[in-house]
Amino acid sequence: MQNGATPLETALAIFPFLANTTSQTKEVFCRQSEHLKLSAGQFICLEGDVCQHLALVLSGTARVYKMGNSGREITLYRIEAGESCILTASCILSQQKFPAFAVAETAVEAIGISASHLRDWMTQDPTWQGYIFGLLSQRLTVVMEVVEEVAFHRMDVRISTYLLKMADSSGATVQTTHEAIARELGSSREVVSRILKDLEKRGIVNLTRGNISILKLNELTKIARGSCNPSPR
Amino acid sequence: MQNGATPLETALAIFPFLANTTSQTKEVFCRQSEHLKLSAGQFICLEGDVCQHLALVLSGTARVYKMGNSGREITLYRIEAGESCILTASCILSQQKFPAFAVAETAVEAIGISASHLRDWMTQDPTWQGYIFGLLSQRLTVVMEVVEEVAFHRMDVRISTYLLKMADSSGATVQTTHEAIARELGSSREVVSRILKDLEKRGIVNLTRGNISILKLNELTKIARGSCNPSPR
DNA sequence: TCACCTGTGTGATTTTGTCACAGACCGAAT
DNA sequence: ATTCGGTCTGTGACAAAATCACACAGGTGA
Repeated sequence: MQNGATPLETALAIFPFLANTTSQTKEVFCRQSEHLKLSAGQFICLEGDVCQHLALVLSGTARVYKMGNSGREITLYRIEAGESCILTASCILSQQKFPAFAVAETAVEAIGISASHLRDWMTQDPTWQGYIFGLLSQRLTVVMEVVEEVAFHRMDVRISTYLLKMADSSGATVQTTHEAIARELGSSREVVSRILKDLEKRGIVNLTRGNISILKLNELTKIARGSCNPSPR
Repeated sequence: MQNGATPLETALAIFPFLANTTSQTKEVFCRQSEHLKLSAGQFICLEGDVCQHLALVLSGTARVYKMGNSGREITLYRIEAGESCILTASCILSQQKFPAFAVAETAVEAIGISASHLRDWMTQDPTWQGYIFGLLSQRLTVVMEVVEEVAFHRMDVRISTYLLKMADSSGATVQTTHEAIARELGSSREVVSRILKDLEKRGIVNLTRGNISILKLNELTKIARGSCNPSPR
């Protein structure tokens, strides 16, 4: 990560917007921010937390999700390098409690800035405002898409879509468990297993422990497009 | 609405934050904004729209919802007097297309400001930034709650919750159709009808055409709290 | 009075979620 | 190599919801 570079240089490389902040902001940023290291599985925020710090992610990814009281989970979005947990920012600035869970999915390096600095910068520095605003509105759009998915799309469609999304980054094979997919999509392991099994019977995928390989990409794409609905009315 | 007051006075009464804007912003606001009147049922934005105006709602309410390709709908949130369609703002500022539908539910009076003015104010006026940011983060929280509802709560629980929410504003009777409740919650009319019928059989509500009256408020509250889940694990 | 539209009721079928197990795979310890 | 404990997967039975296909009731206007 930082191969001899100063903290500011590292941060600038990953958060280009910082370059446009006032020199005063930059100076405070250098002196006052702390470097955080989290290992995979560590929680960043719990539902109901009162946030005191904003984390700017330098490397690794975090997952933000909701949990139902049966223990089922659904992923809302991920925070990647260069982004930050705007939900935290939102909480800090509007004094709400954190409405979800945020957990480090891989090891995460981040810069932590205090709530009070964030508040200062947000009222004084248009560059910061722009950055936070952009992230916030992005998230709103993404979460609205999640609503649409959950409310209107069938599980087989959603699983197919998910598989395709995962596959294009790593060839035609997806390394994950049924359980993990269920947590991703807000369903239960059994349902995912059943649907995958059905896809396997149809020769579309091949299942082994912790591994799903896609055999017929075009078939899967068809299902992901919503096999059934020939659009009514 | 405006009983002899100037446009600015009217706006100030409903959008107190405007008082803190710079006098320059205020002046431009007066000269350049237009007064919009929409009747119930008119669309404010369609999914995919490129927004050119931001509407600040003076009176009435608008509904923002997603629609599935089977025609089913789910309400994401409402815009009341004093609020504005931040989703529009979000689109304007990050150049995205509008990701949902917004429709006037009652007659709506609003102030329309152009995309370019909004952009100016958002980069220059911290008061505007604060206002928009607050709304945006509120919406994110609300939409995340919708995800939780849809993904984890049973229909009877959600319908009960909805009835209670509607009832406390208008006594113990809710004037609405099963169809409307379905659109609200992202379900279908039949499902709502069946569940309401069941509630009626249990003596909890009384159903007549376009009208639901609550007979046993405490029972309904119990169901809304999630009758079933005695919280496992 | 009748046609018509909106709102409700209900059965049959499919999809999803839940519960309850069984069995399969895999690394670590004996 | 065998056993053990953990994780992962498969499956049957049942409950909850969505979808499809109707029937019918209540009110409005011609």
